[in-house]
Amino acid sequence: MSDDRYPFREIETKWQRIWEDTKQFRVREDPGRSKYYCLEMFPYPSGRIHMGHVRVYAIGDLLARFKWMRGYNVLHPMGWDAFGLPAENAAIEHGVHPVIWTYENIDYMRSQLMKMGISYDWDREVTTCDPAYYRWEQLIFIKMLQRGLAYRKRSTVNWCPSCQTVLANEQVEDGRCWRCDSEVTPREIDGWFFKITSYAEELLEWCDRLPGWPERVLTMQRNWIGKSEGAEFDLPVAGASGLAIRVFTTRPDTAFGMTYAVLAPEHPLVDRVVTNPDERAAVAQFRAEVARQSEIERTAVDRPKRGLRLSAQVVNPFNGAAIPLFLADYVLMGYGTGAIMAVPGEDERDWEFAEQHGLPIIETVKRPDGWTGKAYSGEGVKINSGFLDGLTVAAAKRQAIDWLVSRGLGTAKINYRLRDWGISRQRYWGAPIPVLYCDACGMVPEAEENLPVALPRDVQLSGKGGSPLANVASFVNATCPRCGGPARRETDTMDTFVESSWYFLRYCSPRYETGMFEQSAADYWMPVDQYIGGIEHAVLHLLYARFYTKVLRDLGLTKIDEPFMALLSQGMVIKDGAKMSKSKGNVVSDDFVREKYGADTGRLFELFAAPPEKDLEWNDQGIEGASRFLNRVWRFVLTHLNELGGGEALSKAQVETVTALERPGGALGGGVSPHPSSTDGGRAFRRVIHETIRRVTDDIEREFHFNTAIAAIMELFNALQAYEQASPEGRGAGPDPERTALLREATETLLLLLGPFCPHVTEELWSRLGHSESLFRQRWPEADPAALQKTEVTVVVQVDGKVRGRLLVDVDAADDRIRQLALDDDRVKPWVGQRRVEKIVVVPNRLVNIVTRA
RNA sequence: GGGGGCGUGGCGAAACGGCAACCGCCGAGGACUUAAAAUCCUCUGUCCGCAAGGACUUGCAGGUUCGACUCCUGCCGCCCCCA
Repeated sequence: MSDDRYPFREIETKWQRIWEDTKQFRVREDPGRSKYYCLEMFPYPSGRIHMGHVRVYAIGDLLARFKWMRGYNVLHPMGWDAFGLPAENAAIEHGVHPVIWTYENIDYMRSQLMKMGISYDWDREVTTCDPAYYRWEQLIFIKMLQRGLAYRKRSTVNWCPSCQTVLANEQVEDGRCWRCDSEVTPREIDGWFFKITSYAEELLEWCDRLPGWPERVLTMQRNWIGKSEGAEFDLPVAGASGLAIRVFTTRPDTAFGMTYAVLAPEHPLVDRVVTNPDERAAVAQFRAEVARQSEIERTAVDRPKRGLRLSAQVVNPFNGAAIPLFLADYVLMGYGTGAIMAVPGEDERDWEFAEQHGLPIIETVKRPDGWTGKAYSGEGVKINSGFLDGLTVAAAKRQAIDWLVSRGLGTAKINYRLRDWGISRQRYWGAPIPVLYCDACGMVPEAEENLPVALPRDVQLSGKGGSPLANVASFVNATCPRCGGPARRETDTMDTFVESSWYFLRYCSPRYETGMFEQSAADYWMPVDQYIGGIEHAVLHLLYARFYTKVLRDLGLTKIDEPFMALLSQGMVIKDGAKMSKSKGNVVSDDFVREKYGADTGRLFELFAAPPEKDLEWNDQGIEGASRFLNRVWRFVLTHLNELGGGEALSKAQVETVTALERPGGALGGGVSPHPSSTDGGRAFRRVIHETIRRVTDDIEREFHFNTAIAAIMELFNALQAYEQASPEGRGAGPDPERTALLREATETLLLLLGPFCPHVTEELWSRLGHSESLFRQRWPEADPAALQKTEVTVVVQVDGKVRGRLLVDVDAADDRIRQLALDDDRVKPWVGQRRVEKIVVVPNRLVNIVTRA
């Protein structure tokens, strides 16, 4: 291990203080300038920043600083997704109050982010567990309630019998509680929902209008919304007048293949269809068995399907046939109407069920030749289907729907897989739902002037016995805002995904006290131009935030339709084969890396090691490489300060002992000045400088290929060192103005390009070169077209596709000339030999391919 | 089962349909050093060859093309999403 690394501690502390003292990254709306809103998904304050987090923030900071240098007014804020279960668990296990635990973590993690030197506008910090924050989402909740966008209903949730609490879907791992490992069971309870299904179509449509999003994420969202078009119609219960079961199907064309029908066990009509006491007992038992299964178990294709045949039959309206009626676990109440017509011939799961229960199978689509499978869901000609025979599947669908509609038996119907968002949590550490229950008035929203409904501090957290707030008498017992009588408060709290559904709006005016956000500020800053975060939020957070934004728009609070114009889904940071996480114990802490190598080095390594969307394997050796590179740059600049115009150059020994705080004098001003090189070596080197500008700019802006941008910067540095060695003064000749100018141009360009990746060390070297103004107040360099001009190019000569030689020719040389030079080339001739030249392909300035035949 | 992605040196990776392996890591040799670390230089896909040079090489098998890591078809393997 090296002990003579550049003094990163001093440098980093120094510049962080200067940036803070000068409020360099504080921003205000400025209608005269183009804005750029750069946002990284804010973290849950779990305790410590590790290298998994660092990756996201390094990407965000790089883009923010780059855009600053490109002249944008950049909003780059940070905050805390501060509500959540871990805080409550810490309280249960260690007796620390969630408030204390959360704020201590926030303080620590904030200090870590500050030591990383990220260009946040810290004046805009937002913490979601602050009543000044969540009061606004309580207000919106009330408005949503008034519009029917928030409602209460009974539904099935994940219940942990040991912890006595509801778990969110993401807190269930393989059917077990993530905390105590007991098996999670479904349970029916009352809870609050947001009507995201009202926005299903709009959310789906806008997926086609978000070109800045990865296709992968859009596909996941489209699948999640799960639009399916089909029909809904009634199956009358035989012999029970007026009683009918409504079914939804995406394949109305297959109705003639219906050989049975299925009700979800939870279906409310079951009790009306089943009247016989013995059968009722069997139903009750069946329901109890099904209730023990998770939804995943119930719908898995490869598991045996449980079913209970009822004595009642239903009638297929298409052909009048009476068919058996079942309860079965594979039909869910939550999808469609909770009842299906079963067509084993064309549906895989129906086929399996029919086989297992000895039910007939009718094929209604002609199978392709050689078909050996079971259920067939492909295209084909209708058979065994009465008036639909001979039609294609698509035509038969339309025909079947027309038939239903014309007889008043059913309708065309669009169904979505998306379900309303259950936001109730029987937990303490969340935003209270601002609703009361009054004996006289019933359910009443809290009066707006009484907001926020603050979370009480005094609470017993045991992890048992349901919602902790229910045991806080001073909270529960309240006054009805309508009649002034006694009322009980709602004790559920909101899902923490509600807070993260609008924090990006709050950042626009974080201290605004008369509303959720100041409209003029949001109008200026929104939408987010670049959002950066992990792929794990592809559906949940990103869908919720889109929905909530649309709700706010419809409430007249904002004009935007979508919150995030562009999304960068960065890959995970992997160590020992698993995602870096506290629970896996494979965390590389930011503190460790920063203290050993410096913040700049940690960031450089993570940006260099892989393209951002790919997973990144943590590698202790790789970071040594990043460290070496920065040290080389440091040493180069300091040993050449004299010539570079920044003052007295330092000897090698001095470089190793110098600290950042003592800066040699003799500073000169001045920026990068183009210099018309007169020598070949000079021209070639200057071309490298400007090629690098072009490559780095392109890689950052267009491709997000930060790893290749860094590779290009490293190449520039290698070229810089080589030029320094090879140019006149390096060879012992006297001072040479061209050399001096080029060395300075190259070094300054290098620092400017590297700045967004490694802000501290570049800022320090920039100032040592004699600049009094921050590197991040400089213009991003532009490639000089004149410098990019080449006069000669190397053209590869192939014979039958194999490289046999190279030609150095003038740029844009005539094809004929290249052809002749290629044929005359001594290295090429033997490969052509006596063979007949069939044709010669010339790609200007690149390649010539001589195609021969024997 | 359906949809999507991926598969390139010992490793991370790079390559508008046009010189496969940029940049970096590891490794080997050398310089400096009493010695080591650090630093610097050289080599580093595989095989044949003293060398010059040649052959082979992007999961496998085909196809399109003057030319394929890149486009198309099928297969194998891994990952993700949906069922």
